[in-house]
Amino acid sequence: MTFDRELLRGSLELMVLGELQSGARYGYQILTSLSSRSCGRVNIKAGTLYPILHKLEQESCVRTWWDEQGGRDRKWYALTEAGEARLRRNATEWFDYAATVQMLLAPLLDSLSIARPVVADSGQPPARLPQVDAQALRPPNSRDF
Amino acid sequence: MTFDRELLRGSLELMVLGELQSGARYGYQILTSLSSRSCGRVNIKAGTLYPILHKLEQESCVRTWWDEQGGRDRKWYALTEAGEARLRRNATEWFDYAATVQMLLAPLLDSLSIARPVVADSGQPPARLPQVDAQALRPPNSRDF
DNA sequence: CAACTATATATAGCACGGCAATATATTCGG
DNA sequence: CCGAATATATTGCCGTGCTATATATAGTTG
Repeated sequence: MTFDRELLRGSLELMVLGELQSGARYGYQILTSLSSRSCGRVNIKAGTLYPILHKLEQESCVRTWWDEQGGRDRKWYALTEAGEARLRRNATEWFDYAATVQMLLAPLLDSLSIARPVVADSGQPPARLPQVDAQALRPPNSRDF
Repeated sequence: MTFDRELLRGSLELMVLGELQSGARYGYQILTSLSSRSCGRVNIKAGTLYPILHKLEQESCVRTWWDEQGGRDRKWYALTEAGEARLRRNATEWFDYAATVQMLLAPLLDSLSIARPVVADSGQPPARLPQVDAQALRPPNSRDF
């Protein structure tokens, strides 16, 4: 709790794709499901969700259909294969990002008293390398921020 | 590597504050130091850094002075107490954010084969709660995304 | 039964953050 | 001597997420 909305920028599409991974959902259900599963921390607004879903649909990452039960119609969304690939890629990206930030913040955990360092490094690379010039050490295909 | 720039949004101020925690730095030094310490992954551009520094200065989170050695003058930045407090708060926020996202992504690690789940949960709360209505369970002072 | 809240989807416009581009000036290496 | 690296700064653009608004139905409460 108590964190800036700006942090979530760039990971919202990943959150939405993640909700769909366990099966088809309709829009409003994604809102409540995300809020519930995050213990009320991630409360995406409708005006944020629907544009994301429409973009995913346009890019064929989800297939959709209407459940017209008379009255409050629901639009259902399910991952396509392209959507699953996108989810995998986005998730991998996020873990790379989180590991990098965590590595940079690691020295702080000792000197400052951070209340809840709930995320810990698993011991895998990227390793906590010293101040070497890393530009030259990087694999050629890696993309920057 | 290979991750979207949008992910870094909202955590850049934290990165900059983090660089200053180990001592005073001048602007250009922050660029190279961040790039180096992140193994070339976080390459903030000058057009991004200086506005952040100016904002921090304006908010009295850093104190500054010029090193006028004739010619290429350097502007040095050092954390104030307010800056340290800001750093602590931002870092705590980030760990909350990362723990939350990680909790939401946890089911994926089993079903999809994510290449490098380098960030692992430390076992601390927030716990992997089931689909309860969490809205009611939250402490009153917590802020949402 | 009326009013309000929750369910359900959609879109236009705004705010803000980070980047590209540009400007200026000095120092170092080839 | 000229280009690259060092060093700081600003303007304008673009993408993302939110606010506000619109529409419609179902349930709940006074």
